[in-house]
Amino acid sequence: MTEKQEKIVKAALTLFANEGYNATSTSKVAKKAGVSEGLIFRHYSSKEGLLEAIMQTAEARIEQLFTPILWEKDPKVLLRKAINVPFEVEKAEFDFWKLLFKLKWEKAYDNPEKMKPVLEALTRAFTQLGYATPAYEATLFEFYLDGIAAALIKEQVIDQVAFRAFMYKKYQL
Amino acid sequence: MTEKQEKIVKAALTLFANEGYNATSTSKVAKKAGVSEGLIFRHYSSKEGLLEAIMQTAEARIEQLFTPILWEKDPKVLLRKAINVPFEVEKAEFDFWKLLFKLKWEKAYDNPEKMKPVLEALTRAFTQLGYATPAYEATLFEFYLDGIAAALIKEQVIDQVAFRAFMYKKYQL
DNA sequence: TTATTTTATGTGAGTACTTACTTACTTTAT
DNA sequence: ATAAAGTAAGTAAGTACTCACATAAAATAA
Repeated sequence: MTEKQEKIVKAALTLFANEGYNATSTSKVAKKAGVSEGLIFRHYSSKEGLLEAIMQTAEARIEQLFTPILWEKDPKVLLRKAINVPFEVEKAEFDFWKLLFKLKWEKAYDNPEKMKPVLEALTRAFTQLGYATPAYEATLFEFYLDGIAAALIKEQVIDQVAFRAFMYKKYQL
Repeated sequence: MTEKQEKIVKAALTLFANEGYNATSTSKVAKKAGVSEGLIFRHYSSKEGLLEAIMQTAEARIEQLFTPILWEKDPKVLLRKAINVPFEVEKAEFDFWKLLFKLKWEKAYDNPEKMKPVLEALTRAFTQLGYATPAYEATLFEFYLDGIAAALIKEQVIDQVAFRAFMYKKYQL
Protein backbone atom coordinates (compact mmCIF):
# COMPACT_ATOMS: atom_id res chain seq x y z
CA MET A 1 0.00 0.00 0.00
CA THR A 2 1.43 3.30 -1.08
CA GLU A 3 1.16 6.43 1.02
CA LYS A 4 -1.60 7.83 -1.17
CA GLN A 5 -3.49 4.59 -1.10
CA GLU A 6 -3.58 4.75 2.66
CA LYS A 7 -4.79 8.32 2.52
CA ILE A 8 -7.60 7.31 0.18
CA VAL A 9 -8.73 4.45 2.40
CA LYS A 10 -8.56 6.58 5.52
CA ALA A 11 -10.54 9.43 3.98
CA ALA A 12 -13.11 7.06 2.52
CA LEU A 13 -13.57 5.28 5.84
CA THR A 14 -14.21 8.55 7.65
CA LEU A 15 -16.65 9.75 5.03
CA PHE A 16 -18.47 6.47 4.46
CA ALA A 17 -18.84 5.93 8.20
CA ASN A 18 -20.02 9.41 9.04
CA GLU A 19 -21.89 10.64 5.99
CA GLY A 20 -22.84 7.29 4.51
CA TYR A 21 -21.72 5.42 1.44
CA ASN A 22 -24.31 6.78 -0.96
CA ALA A 23 -23.95 10.32 0.33
CA THR A 24 -20.20 10.29 -0.26
CA SER A 25 -18.93 11.00 -3.75
CA THR A 26 -15.59 9.84 -5.06
CA SER A 27 -14.64 13.46 -5.64
CA LYS A 28 -15.19 14.16 -1.93
CA VAL A 29 -12.97 11.23 -1.04
CA ALA A 30 -10.25 12.42 -3.41
CA LYS A 31 -10.39 15.95 -2.04
CA LYS A 32 -10.23 14.78 1.57
CA ALA A 33 -7.37 12.41 0.78
CA GLY A 34 -5.52 15.07 -1.18
CA VAL A 35 -5.19 13.01 -4.33
CA SER A 36 -6.60 13.13 -7.82
CA GLU A 37 -9.92 11.42 -8.29
CA GLY A 38 -8.51 9.20 -11.02
CA LEU A 39 -6.16 7.54 -8.56
CA ILE A 40 -9.06 6.03 -6.67
CA PHE A 41 -10.11 4.20 -9.80
CA ARG A 42 -6.58 3.20 -10.67
CA HIS A 43 -6.28 1.40 -7.34
CA TYR A 44 -9.82 0.23 -6.66
CA SER A 45 -11.52 0.13 -10.07
CA SER A 46 -14.80 1.48 -8.70
CA LYS A 47 -16.39 3.13 -5.69
CA GLU A 48 -17.78 -0.25 -4.73
CA GLY A 49 -14.28 -1.73 -4.95
CA LEU A 50 -13.01 0.90 -2.56
CA LEU A 51 -15.77 0.03 -0.12
CA GLU A 52 -14.96 -3.65 -0.34
CA ALA A 53 -11.31 -3.02 0.40
CA ILE A 54 -12.31 -1.08 3.50
CA MET A 55 -14.84 -3.68 4.58
CA GLN A 56 -12.26 -6.41 4.37
CA THR A 57 -10.03 -4.76 6.95
CA ALA A 58 -13.06 -3.76 9.04
CA GLU A 59 -14.36 -7.29 9.19
CA ALA A 60 -10.93 -8.65 9.97
CA ARG A 61 -10.68 -6.24 12.88
CA ILE A 62 -14.06 -7.21 14.24
CA GLU A 63 -13.31 -10.89 13.90
CA GLN A 64 -10.18 -10.25 15.90
CA LEU A 65 -12.26 -8.75 18.70
CA PHE A 66 -14.48 -11.78 18.92
CA THR A 67 -11.87 -14.55 18.58
CA PRO A 68 -10.98 -14.71 22.29
CA ILE A 69 -14.62 -15.57 22.93
CA LEU A 70 -14.75 -18.46 20.52
CA TRP A 71 -11.93 -20.29 22.23
CA GLU A 72 -12.93 -19.69 25.82
CA LYS A 73 -13.88 -22.86 27.70
CA ASP A 74 -15.22 -21.42 30.94
CA PRO A 75 -18.78 -20.29 30.16
CA LYS A 76 -18.80 -17.54 32.75
CA VAL A 77 -15.55 -16.10 31.52
CA LEU A 78 -16.89 -16.35 27.98
CA LEU A 79 -19.95 -14.29 28.82
CA ARG A 80 -17.85 -11.76 30.70
CA LYS A 81 -15.56 -11.42 27.71
CA ALA A 82 -18.53 -11.06 25.38
CA ILE A 83 -20.00 -8.29 27.50
CA ASN A 84 -16.69 -6.51 27.45
CA VAL A 85 -16.35 -6.48 23.68
CA PRO A 86 -18.39 -3.36 22.97
CA PHE A 87 -16.77 -1.51 25.85
CA GLU A 88 -13.31 -2.33 24.63
CA VAL A 89 -13.72 -0.86 21.20
CA GLU A 90 -11.36 2.06 20.99
CA LYS A 91 -12.47 5.43 19.75
CA ALA A 92 -10.01 5.13 16.91
CA GLU A 93 -12.01 2.16 15.69
CA PHE A 94 -15.42 3.73 15.96
CA ASP A 95 -15.53 4.47 12.25
CA PHE A 96 -15.18 0.79 11.43
CA TRP A 97 -18.17 -0.02 13.58
CA LYS A 98 -20.19 2.91 12.37
CA LEU A 99 -19.62 1.80 8.82
CA LEU A 100 -20.58 -1.75 9.65
CA PHE A 101 -23.80 -0.71 11.36
CA LYS A 102 -24.63 1.75 8.62
CA LEU A 103 -24.11 -0.73 5.82
CA LYS A 104 -26.29 -3.24 7.59
CA TRP A 105 -29.16 -0.89 6.80
CA GLU A 106 -27.94 1.12 3.84
CA LYS A 107 -26.89 -1.77 1.68
CA ALA A 108 -28.23 -4.85 3.44
CA TYR A 109 -24.56 -5.72 3.63
CA ASP A 110 -25.42 -8.16 6.36
CA ASN A 111 -23.37 -10.66 8.25
CA PRO A 112 -25.43 -13.24 10.09
CA GLU A 113 -22.88 -15.67 8.66
CA LYS A 114 -20.03 -13.73 10.23
CA MET A 115 -21.67 -13.71 13.64
CA LYS A 116 -22.68 -17.35 13.54
CA PRO A 117 -19.63 -18.71 15.39
CA VAL A 118 -20.14 -16.13 18.10
CA LEU A 119 -23.78 -17.09 18.43
CA GLU A 120 -22.78 -20.72 18.67
CA ALA A 121 -20.18 -20.02 21.33
CA LEU A 122 -22.74 -18.08 23.34
CA THR A 123 -25.26 -20.90 22.96
CA ARG A 124 -22.69 -23.38 24.23
CA ALA A 125 -21.96 -21.18 27.23
CA PHE A 126 -25.63 -20.84 28.12
CA THR A 127 -26.06 -24.59 27.75
CA GLN A 128 -23.20 -25.24 30.12
CA LEU A 129 -24.67 -22.79 32.60
CA GLY A 130 -27.91 -24.75 32.54
CA TYR A 131 -30.16 -22.18 30.90
CA ALA A 132 -33.43 -23.70 29.67
CA THR A 133 -33.40 -22.27 26.14
CA PRO A 134 -29.76 -21.50 25.39
CA ALA A 135 -30.25 -20.63 21.71
CA TYR A 136 -32.80 -17.95 22.53
CA GLU A 137 -30.63 -16.72 25.36
CA ALA A 138 -27.79 -16.32 22.91
CA THR A 139 -29.98 -14.46 20.43
CA LEU A 140 -31.18 -12.10 23.12
CA PHE A 141 -27.64 -11.63 24.32
CA GLU A 142 -26.63 -10.61 20.83
CA PHE A 143 -29.44 -8.07 20.72
CA TYR A 144 -28.04 -6.63 23.93
CA LEU A 145 -24.52 -6.43 22.52
CA ASP A 146 -25.79 -4.77 19.36
CA GLY A 147 -27.73 -2.24 21.38
CA ILE A 148 -24.80 -1.42 23.61
CA ALA A 149 -22.44 -1.11 20.69
CA ALA A 150 -24.84 1.15 18.82
CA ALA A 151 -25.31 3.38 21.86
CA LEU A 152 -21.58 3.67 22.43
CA ILE A 153 -20.86 4.41 18.79
CA LYS A 154 -23.44 7.15 18.74
CA GLU A 155 -21.83 8.48 21.89
CA GLN A 156 -25.09 8.32 23.76
CA VAL A 157 -24.13 8.70 27.36
CA ILE A 158 -23.93 5.43 29.16
CA ASP A 159 -22.11 4.99 32.44
CA GLN A 160 -19.85 2.28 31.09
CA VAL A 161 -18.55 1.02 34.41
CA ALA A 162 -21.98 0.85 36.00
CA PHE A 163 -23.63 -0.70 32.99
CA ARG A 164 -21.02 -3.37 32.67
CA ALA A 165 -21.43 -4.18 36.35
CA PHE A 166 -25.17 -4.38 35.79
CA MET A 167 -24.69 -6.85 32.96
CA TYR A 168 -22.33 -8.99 35.04
CA LYS A 169 -24.87 -9.12 37.84
CA LYS A 170 -27.72 -9.90 35.48
CA TYR A 171 -25.91 -13.00 34.28
CA GLN A 172 -24.40 -13.74 37.72
CA LEU A 173 -20.83 -13.53 36.57
CA MET B 1 -54.60 14.48 -0.17
CA THR B 2 -55.23 13.97 -3.85
CA GLU B 3 -54.98 10.62 -5.53
CA LYS B 4 -51.63 11.45 -7.09
CA GLN B 5 -50.28 12.74 -3.81
CA GLU B 6 -51.03 9.39 -2.25
CA LYS B 7 -49.31 7.63 -5.09
CA ILE B 8 -46.24 9.78 -4.61
CA VAL B 9 -46.06 9.12 -0.88
CA LYS B 10 -46.62 5.41 -1.33
CA ALA B 11 -43.95 5.09 -4.01
CA ALA B 12 -41.50 7.18 -2.02
CA LEU B 13 -42.05 5.12 1.14
CA THR B 14 -41.37 1.89 -0.71
CA LEU B 15 -38.25 3.24 -2.36
CA PHE B 16 -36.85 5.11 0.64
CA ALA B 17 -37.43 2.10 2.88
CA ASN B 18 -35.98 -0.49 0.55
CA GLU B 19 -33.30 1.29 -1.45
CA GLY B 20 -32.52 4.08 0.99
CA TYR B 21 -33.18 7.80 0.96
CA ASN B 22 -29.95 8.87 -0.68
CA ALA B 23 -30.06 6.08 -3.22
CA THR B 24 -33.54 7.09 -4.36
CA SER B 25 -33.86 9.93 -6.85
CA THR B 26 -36.95 12.06 -7.22
CA SER B 27 -37.20 10.93 -10.82
CA LYS B 28 -37.40 7.31 -9.65
CA VAL B 29 -40.18 8.23 -7.25
CA ALA B 30 -42.08 10.06 -9.98
CA LYS B 31 -41.73 7.16 -12.37
CA LYS B 32 -42.89 4.60 -9.80
CA ALA B 33 -45.81 6.82 -8.78
CA GLY B 34 -46.74 7.46 -12.39
CA VAL B 35 -46.65 11.24 -12.11
CA SER B 36 -44.50 14.02 -13.45
CA GLU B 37 -41.45 14.84 -11.40
CA GLY B 38 -42.52 18.44 -11.04
CA LEU B 39 -45.58 17.42 -9.07
CA ILE B 40 -43.45 16.14 -6.23
CA PHE B 41 -41.97 19.60 -5.82
CA ARG B 42 -45.34 21.31 -6.17
CA HIS B 43 -46.65 19.33 -3.20
CA TYR B 44 -43.57 18.85 -1.07
CA SER B 45 -41.16 21.62 -2.10
CA SER B 46 -38.13 19.35 -1.86
CA LYS B 47 -37.06 15.75 -1.57
CA GLU B 48 -36.42 16.40 2.11
CA GLY B 49 -39.95 17.77 2.45
CA LEU B 50 -41.34 14.58 0.97
CA LEU B 51 -39.35 12.55 3.47
CA GLU B 52 -40.63 14.65 6.34
CA ALA B 53 -44.23 14.18 5.27
CA ILE B 54 -43.70 10.42 5.24
CA MET B 55 -41.87 10.45 8.57
CA GLN B 56 -44.72 12.29 10.22
CA THR B 57 -47.19 9.55 9.45
CA ALA B 58 -44.62 6.88 10.25
CA GLU B 59 -43.91 8.34 13.65
CA ALA B 60 -47.59 8.76 14.38
CA ARG B 61 -48.13 5.09 13.58
CA ILE B 62 -45.33 4.00 15.85
CA GLU B 63 -46.51 6.21 18.67
CA GLN B 64 -49.89 4.56 18.32
CA LEU B 65 -48.30 1.16 18.80
CA PHE B 66 -46.64 2.21 22.02
CA THR B 67 -49.46 4.21 23.62
CA PRO B 68 -51.16 1.23 25.30
CA ILE B 69 -47.93 0.68 27.17
CA LEU B 70 -47.68 4.19 28.53
CA TRP B 71 -51.05 3.99 30.26
CA GLU B 72 -50.77 0.49 31.69
CA LYS B 73 -50.68 0.41 35.49
CA ASP B 74 -49.92 -3.23 36.09
CA PRO B 75 -46.16 -3.58 35.58
CA LYS B 76 -46.36 -7.22 34.49
CA VAL B 77 -49.03 -6.49 31.92
CA LEU B 78 -46.99 -3.53 30.77
CA LEU B 79 -43.94 -5.67 30.11
CA ARG B 80 -46.03 -8.30 28.41
CA LYS B 81 -47.50 -5.67 26.14
CA ALA B 82 -44.06 -4.24 25.44
CA ILE B 83 -42.69 -7.63 24.49
CA ASN B 84 -45.55 -8.05 22.06
CA VAL B 85 -45.15 -4.75 20.23
CA PRO B 86 -42.68 -5.94 17.59
CA PHE B 87 -44.70 -9.07 16.93
CA GLU B 88 -47.83 -7.06 16.33
CA VAL B 89 -46.41 -4.98 13.53
CA GLU B 90 -48.18 -5.99 10.36
CA LYS B 91 -46.30 -6.76 7.18
CA ALA B 92 -48.06 -3.87 5.49
CA GLU B 93 -46.30 -1.59 7.94
CA PHE B 94 -42.84 -3.05 7.54
CA ASP B 95 -41.77 -0.25 5.24
CA PHE B 96 -42.45 2.34 7.92
CA TRP B 97 -40.18 0.49 10.30
CA LYS B 98 -37.54 -0.17 7.71
CA LEU B 99 -37.44 3.51 6.91
CA LEU B 100 -37.20 4.42 10.56
CA PHE B 101 -34.33 2.06 11.22
CA LYS B 102 -32.58 3.06 8.04
CA LEU B 103 -32.77 6.75 8.77
CA LYS B 104 -31.44 6.17 12.26
CA TRP B 105 -28.15 5.27 10.59
CA GLU B 106 -28.33 6.99 7.23
CA LYS B 107 -29.26 10.43 8.43
CA ALA B 108 -28.82 10.26 12.20
CA TYR B 109 -32.52 11.04 12.14
CA ASP B 110 -32.72 9.77 15.68
CA ASN B 111 -35.49 9.73 18.17
CA PRO B 112 -34.29 9.18 21.73
CA GLU B 113 -36.81 11.93 22.53
CA LYS B 114 -39.63 9.95 20.92
CA MET B 115 -38.80 6.83 22.88
CA LYS B 116 -38.33 8.63 26.18
CA PRO B 117 -41.88 8.10 27.49
CA VAL B 118 -41.60 4.40 26.66
CA LEU B 119 -38.31 4.19 28.48
CA GLU B 120 -39.82 5.92 31.49
CA ALA B 121 -42.83 3.61 31.52
CA LEU B 122 -40.52 0.61 31.37
CA THR B 123 -38.39 2.04 34.17
CA ARG B 124 -41.49 2.51 36.32
CA ALA B 125 -42.55 -1.06 35.68
CA PHE B 126 -39.15 -2.46 36.62
CA THR B 127 -39.15 -0.30 39.75
CA GLN B 128 -42.53 -1.65 40.79
CA LEU B 129 -41.34 -5.17 40.18
CA GLY B 130 -38.45 -4.56 42.57
CA TYR B 131 -35.57 -4.75 40.09
CA ALA B 132 -32.34 -3.38 41.57
CA THR B 133 -31.41 -1.05 38.66
CA PRO B 134 -34.66 -0.35 36.83
CA ALA B 135 -33.24 2.32 34.50
CA TYR B 136 -30.61 -0.05 33.16
CA GLU B 137 -33.18 -2.83 32.90
CA ALA B 138 -35.34 -0.53 30.82
CA THR B 139 -32.44 0.43 28.56
CA LEU B 140 -31.60 -3.19 28.03
CA PHE B 141 -35.22 -4.00 27.34
CA GLU B 142 -35.24 -1.39 24.62
CA PHE B 143 -32.22 -3.05 23.06
CA TYR B 144 -34.27 -6.23 22.96
CA LEU B 145 -37.14 -4.41 21.24
CA ASP B 146 -34.76 -2.95 18.69
CA GLY B 147 -33.14 -6.31 18.09
CA ILE B 148 -36.30 -8.28 17.39
CA ALA B 149 -37.86 -5.50 15.39
CA ALA B 150 -34.77 -5.45 13.20
CA ALA B 151 -34.78 -9.23 12.84
CA LEU B 152 -38.47 -9.32 11.96
CA ILE B 153 -38.17 -6.53 9.45
CA LYS B 154 -35.34 -8.28 7.72
CA GLU B 155 -37.47 -11.41 7.68
CA GLN B 156 -34.86 -13.39 9.55
CA VAL B 157 -36.59 -16.53 10.71
CA ILE B 158 -37.60 -16.41 14.32
CA ASP B 159 -40.14 -18.71 15.92
CA GLN B 160 -42.30 -15.88 17.13
CA VAL B 161 -44.48 -17.89 19.50
CA ALA B 162 -41.54 -19.63 21.12
CA PHE B 163 -39.48 -16.50 21.44
CA ARG B 164 -42.33 -14.62 23.02
CA ALA B 165 -42.82 -17.42 25.50
CA PHE B 166 -39.12 -17.31 26.24
CA MET B 167 -39.29 -13.61 26.97
CA TYR B 168 -42.32 -14.02 29.21
CA LYS B 169 -40.51 -16.66 31.21
CA LYS B 170 -37.35 -14.61 31.41
CA TYR B 171 -39.20 -11.73 33.00
CA GLN B 172 -41.53 -14.06 34.95
CA LEU B 173 -44.70 -12.74 33.42
C1' DT C 1 -78.48 27.86 -13.87
C1' DT C 2 -74.91 29.54 -16.58
C1' DA C 3 -70.78 32.22 -17.27
C1' DT C 4 -66.60 33.77 -15.50
C1' DT C 5 -62.87 34.23 -12.74
C1' DT C 6 -59.77 32.30 -9.47
C1' DT C 7 -57.30 28.74 -7.50
C1' DA C 8 -55.32 24.20 -7.19
C1' DT C 9 -53.46 20.37 -9.66
C1' DG C 10 -50.77 18.68 -13.14
C1' DT C 11 -47.16 18.37 -17.11
C1' DG C 12 -42.74 18.32 -20.01
C1' DA C 13 -38.98 20.38 -21.14
C1' DG C 14 -35.49 22.78 -19.31
C1' DT C 15 -31.75 24.34 -15.59
C1' DA C 16 -27.06 24.28 -13.44
C1' DC C 17 -24.56 21.00 -11.09
C1' DT C 18 -22.86 16.56 -9.53
C1' DT C 19 -22.09 11.72 -10.34
C1' DA C 20 -18.97 7.59 -11.21
C1' DC C 21 -15.73 6.64 -14.32
C1' DT C 22 -12.16 7.24 -18.58
C1' DT C 23 -8.39 8.68 -21.14
C1' DA C 24 -4.20 10.75 -22.59
C1' DC C 25 -0.48 12.11 -20.48
C1' DT C 26 3.47 12.89 -16.92
C1' DT C 27 6.16 11.54 -12.96
C1' DT C 28 8.42 8.31 -10.01
C1' DA C 29 10.31 3.90 -8.81
C1' DT C 30 12.46 -0.58 -10.22
C1' DA D 1 13.76 0.65 -20.21
C1' DT D 2 9.72 -0.85 -18.21
C1' DA D 3 6.21 -0.83 -15.22
C1' DA D 4 3.71 1.30 -11.62
C1' DA D 5 1.86 5.53 -9.50
C1' DG D 6 -0.14 9.74 -10.24
C1' DT D 7 -2.61 13.79 -12.59
C1' DA D 8 -5.92 17.04 -15.17
C1' DA D 9 -9.30 17.41 -18.06
C1' DG D 10 -12.52 15.22 -19.95
C1' DT D 11 -17.28 12.13 -20.53
C1' DA D 12 -22.21 10.72 -20.54
C1' DA D 13 -25.66 10.06 -17.46
C1' DG D 14 -27.74 11.41 -13.42
C1' DT D 15 -29.16 14.84 -9.70
C1' DA D 16 -32.59 18.05 -7.28
C1' DC D 17 -35.19 21.52 -8.67
C1' DT D 18 -37.60 25.40 -11.82
C1' DC D 19 -40.62 27.37 -15.12
C1' DA D 20 -43.87 28.28 -18.62
C1' DC D 21 -47.81 26.42 -19.64
C1' DA D 22 -52.23 23.37 -19.63
C1' DT D 23 -56.11 21.37 -17.35
C1' DA D 24 -59.39 20.53 -13.87
C1' DA D 25 -62.00 22.05 -9.76
C1' DA D 26 -64.04 25.47 -6.82
C1' DA D 27 -65.73 30.03 -5.86
C1' DT D 28 -68.05 33.94 -7.36
C1' DA D 29 -71.07 36.77 -10.40
C1' DA D 30 -74.66 37.19 -13.82
